[in-house]
Amino acid sequence: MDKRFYITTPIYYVNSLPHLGHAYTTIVADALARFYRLQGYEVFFLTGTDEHGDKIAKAAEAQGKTPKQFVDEIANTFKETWDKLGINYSYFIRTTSDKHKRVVQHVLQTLFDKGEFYLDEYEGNYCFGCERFLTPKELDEKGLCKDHKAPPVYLKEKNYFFNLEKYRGWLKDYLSKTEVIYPSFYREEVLNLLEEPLPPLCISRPKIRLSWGIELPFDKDYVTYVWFDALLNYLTGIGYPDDPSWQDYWANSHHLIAKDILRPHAVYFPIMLKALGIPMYKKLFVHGYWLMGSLKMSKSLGNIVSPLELSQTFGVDQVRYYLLRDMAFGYDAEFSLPNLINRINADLANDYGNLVNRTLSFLERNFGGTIPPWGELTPEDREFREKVERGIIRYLEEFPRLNFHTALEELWQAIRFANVYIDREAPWTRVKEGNYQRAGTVLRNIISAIKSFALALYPVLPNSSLTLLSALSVFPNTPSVIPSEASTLSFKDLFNWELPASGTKIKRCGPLFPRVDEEKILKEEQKVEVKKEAEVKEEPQYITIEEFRRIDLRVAKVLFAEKVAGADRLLRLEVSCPEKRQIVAGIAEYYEPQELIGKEIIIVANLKPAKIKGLVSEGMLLAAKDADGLAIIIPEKEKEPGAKVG
RNA sequence: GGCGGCGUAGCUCAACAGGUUAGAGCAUGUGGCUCAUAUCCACAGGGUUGGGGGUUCGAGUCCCUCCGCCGCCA
Repeated sequence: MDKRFYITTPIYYVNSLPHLGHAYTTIVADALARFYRLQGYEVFFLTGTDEHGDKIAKAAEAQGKTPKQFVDEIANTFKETWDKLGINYSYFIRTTSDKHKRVVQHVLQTLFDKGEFYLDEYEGNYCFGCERFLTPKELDEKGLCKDHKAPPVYLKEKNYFFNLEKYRGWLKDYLSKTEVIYPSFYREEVLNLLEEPLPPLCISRPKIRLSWGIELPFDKDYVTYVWFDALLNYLTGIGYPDDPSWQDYWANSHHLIAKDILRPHAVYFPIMLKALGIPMYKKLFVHGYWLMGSLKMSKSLGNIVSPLELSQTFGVDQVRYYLLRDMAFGYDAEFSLPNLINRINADLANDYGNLVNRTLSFLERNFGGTIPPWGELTPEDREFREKVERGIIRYLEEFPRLNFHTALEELWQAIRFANVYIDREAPWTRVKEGNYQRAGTVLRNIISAIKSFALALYPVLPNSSLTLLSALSVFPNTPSVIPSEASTLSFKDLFNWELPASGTKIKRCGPLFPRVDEEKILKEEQKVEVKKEAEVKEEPQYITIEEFRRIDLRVAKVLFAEKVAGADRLLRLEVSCPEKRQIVAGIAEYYEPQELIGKEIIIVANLKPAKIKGLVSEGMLLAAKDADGLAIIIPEKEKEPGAKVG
């Protein structure tokens, strides 16, 4: 039986830069990929970018770029981000690649030939943000799209439709009999949705309106709807339909998504597969959101946490650990810096890092850094081994169920117990008594456990695990993070207490996880937030009625007007409001002094006086300006000079 | 409106199909150790398990109802 594991992330839509949500999904996928590799599986890990659609074409246009330039840039940003986060994917798929286009066209033609599509005229409210027609219920009171707060455009057009309803019964039956969707409450959600008839899926967009997409092979006037295009990436990635090995991977396909794209993955995609005669994928893993102060992360709220920034500040392994440890897979979790720092300091620095450091430095100081031979094992030594093994076994059970938070907690119980064990057995006291054999046995027991911790944690903490394992000289050929690690590292060695072997020379590696100065970081963070708030405040905002009332607007009668010498644009006015004032105004290009005299105008009476060309201006007159010129504002009926405007 | 989820110590979460004084970790307090990244170990305080009612010998766990938060669908 083939041991293969195929894991995918969604292909990320290139209308935004990588954020924490993307990073989480991708890190989970990477951790699973590494986990299965160490279990001896042949793993294919696919990620990539989704690059077609209205939004992309418009975003490119807004930046004065061609769509191609635009998507190339963003796709590269994603790649760079994943490289920096140590994501070891097998293939990065782009929906604009020729390879993918051929697959999409092949699928479209196949389904068209099978008669799955029909042409129909449709009219309705189209939202460019959603890239689809909206039902009346998706509009708010003002007739705007609820998601995008933008007015939809009324369109009438012919399109190709895919009759999903035909397959609803099959899908309902399939999902209720299997456990493809995990956690199961998302399956319930989908089943609930399948109680109602499914509307047909529009799979095309007329080229007249949008050309940034894959052309329908059977109608040159249309391109493919983005979702139909995007979902097929999971097939393209493993070489469908030409490379025969695709089926081996497909039989073991696992798809990670966030809950917002449940419907396309749990309804559209299975039906597309069914219509094509391709077996259902094996698993759909659905996770929740990282909330920022209980709000879903979103660009407009300006609370995006940059995964790159985080990893630069705290370290890649630290961020990976926090994300996997603090979210119960499937549920939403709250992202917080104090929690992140707490995890780093308490779990990584204090429990694990310090355990490693105290053990290795003790070995170096008292045993010259060489692994001593075993003495006789005491019941305490055996108890220690049992607890370590139990923790690892529980970890290995929970991990593939995506219960990373439980898996890590189980393993940490073993790590914490290692600290208890070393305290109880106090090798430093044995050494003082001259009992090196006893001290050495305890030390070896711990070092072997550390080797297992590092190995087990490799999927979560790849960098520090490799550092540690090579310091322990356990896997002397351990090169670097990149692919060949699978050939040297294996979970088979998790329960091997003979590693590292007697006589092995250990190099110290210094603290693996430096403690984080919480106060310092939080202060810096506050500064950034204050800055961000200030920036937000610069955006157009409403003013209050009180703020408006502070402006003293009055009617003023022009008593006298003349040009200001040496200035083409300025007029000097004397006005009564009712006290006499001098106002200098830049209206000489539009008004002759004579035509103003006797007129009533509106002035801002409490504007801070300013000197213009040596003349004091005690106020400002109101005027409206457009391309045709300028017009002063005058009361519609004559009013007393000084009359309040408001 | 329909379906579903959540609400347990200051914080993050446990508690398999109802069963002894509701558990961990973090944070807090006290003591100890000194190999170690001011780390580690021990002990302690802290909860009327959102409110109310019911079933049961026994309920955080089942039922009803109310409150609050959330998701999907309409």
